[in-house]
Amino acid sequence: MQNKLYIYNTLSRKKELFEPINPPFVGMYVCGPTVYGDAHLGHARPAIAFDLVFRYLQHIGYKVRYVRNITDVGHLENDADEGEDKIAKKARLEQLEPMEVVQYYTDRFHTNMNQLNVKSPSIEPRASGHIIEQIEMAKKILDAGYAYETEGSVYFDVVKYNQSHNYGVLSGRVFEDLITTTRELEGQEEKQNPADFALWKKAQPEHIMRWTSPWSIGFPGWHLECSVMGTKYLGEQFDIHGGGMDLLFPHHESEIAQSVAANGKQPVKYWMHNNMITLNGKKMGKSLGNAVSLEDFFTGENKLLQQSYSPMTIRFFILQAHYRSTLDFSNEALQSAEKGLKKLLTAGHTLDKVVASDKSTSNIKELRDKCYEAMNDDFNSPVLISHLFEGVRIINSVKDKKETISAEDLEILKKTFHDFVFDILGLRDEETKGGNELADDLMKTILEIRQQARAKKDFATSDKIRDELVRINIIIKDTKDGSEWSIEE
RNA sequence: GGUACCGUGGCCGAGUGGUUAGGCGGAGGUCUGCAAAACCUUAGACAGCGGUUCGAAUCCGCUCGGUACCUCCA
Repeated sequence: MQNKLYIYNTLSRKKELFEPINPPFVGMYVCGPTVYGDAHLGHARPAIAFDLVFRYLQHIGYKVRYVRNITDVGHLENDADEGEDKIAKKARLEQLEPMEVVQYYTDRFHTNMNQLNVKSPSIEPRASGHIIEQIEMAKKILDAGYAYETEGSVYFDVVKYNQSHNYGVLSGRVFEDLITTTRELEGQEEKQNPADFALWKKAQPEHIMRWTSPWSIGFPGWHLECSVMGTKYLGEQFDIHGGGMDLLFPHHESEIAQSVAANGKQPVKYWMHNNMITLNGKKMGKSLGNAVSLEDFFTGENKLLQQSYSPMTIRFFILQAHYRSTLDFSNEALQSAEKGLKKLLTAGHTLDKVVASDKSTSNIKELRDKCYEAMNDDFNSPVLISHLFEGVRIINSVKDKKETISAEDLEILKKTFHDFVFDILGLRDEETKGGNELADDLMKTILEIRQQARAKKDFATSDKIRDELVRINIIIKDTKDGSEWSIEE
């Protein structure tokens, strides 16, 4: 690869040169959604952030296997009195089979992802499809002596592990604090230490989702699925593991401990964490009750929203911030993203009509290089976008004949624009184009009539045509080279 | 309390020891029958207080404010 890509590695808290374990292949695992409710804006962040990573790695020539799981089993809900499976609870409330709920929300998640133009991962494994492997891994950890069984449940022995390894490498947690700073919580008495975590949990009678294991009828512990599915599809050691910053501890820390205990190897070379989307400065989360679903954004049906926002507006809004920064949502911010996106995409169309000259007044090759530099610097999409807006300025200036561009540079600019706007940022044009020949022909005739009226200074007629067209969402723009039309939402 | 981190102009957001981020909005202008679009110019910032330095928004310390995690939610 001629591109020197630097990735911020949470493990070292530094930007590191990206060198895959087995080039040109790259293995990437990202924690996917728990499918017990509709996806909200908070879900869009990691999906889009790692879609960008996936797209860029492919663009610069890597063969990427991207695994993003669907979590559909066995986890407890914090507001439940007794430990109760999130999905099981939802199922009981709606009188549905748990897997019916899973299917429903998985489908809706996929629909949202398609709307956001998020590429499907290479493999999208479900936790419920890997119960056997999770039992196997728990056995391995037991055999290695890093876990113990109590009352049909299996717990990871964090204290034992930390004697020879560092439980806290990733999160920077101080081990002594972990085992001393504890709270009184229910269901802790089975554990030897409060910091220990479950590998297998015996099911209570009210649990609907349950599987047979050597220890009890129950369900796998919280962190095991990711360790298992990452290992199964990407190997004991793979390149990139991603997820939200909120998963750093204890989830990812525990994943490392499980993999090291079972396989004796550090599982991941580069850990990447995206930051949160905030609403009035607070993390947006379902459990916090301030989540706005993606569906709501697309339809505008939410008290917090002044209007609807298209999927591409949401995508552009997210890409305008660096993935490791918090991003504060507001109507004003989304509206400015909407306008900025339109400006960018319009320039893309203008580019097709631009005419080349003998030489260029702007340095197009430098612009292209800057775009790569931005992406190579830990996927800095906001800086990339600022360079693309420089491209927009050039395109419009050339169109207005205030600047010129050579034929060679024009090709470079077109390729750069196409590569970065569509392939890498994954934006797409949502505007309903005229498209069909009938509309084109009709508009051509109408515009000719209007032009004749204007030539005769019959502005009453020309304005009437324009105003009437506005009513059916057709916008006329008069330029020096004639009139243009487009269909707006 | 512990861990990680943040505080940038009206809004959203890059940057990070010396030089323009960018978008939206504002002001002025060019173009135009008008409108729109486009282009040009422009105003406005680095929470506060100290320190290091020839020079700090950028490094260090303190103060204030904020966020995430520390939960059998993954």
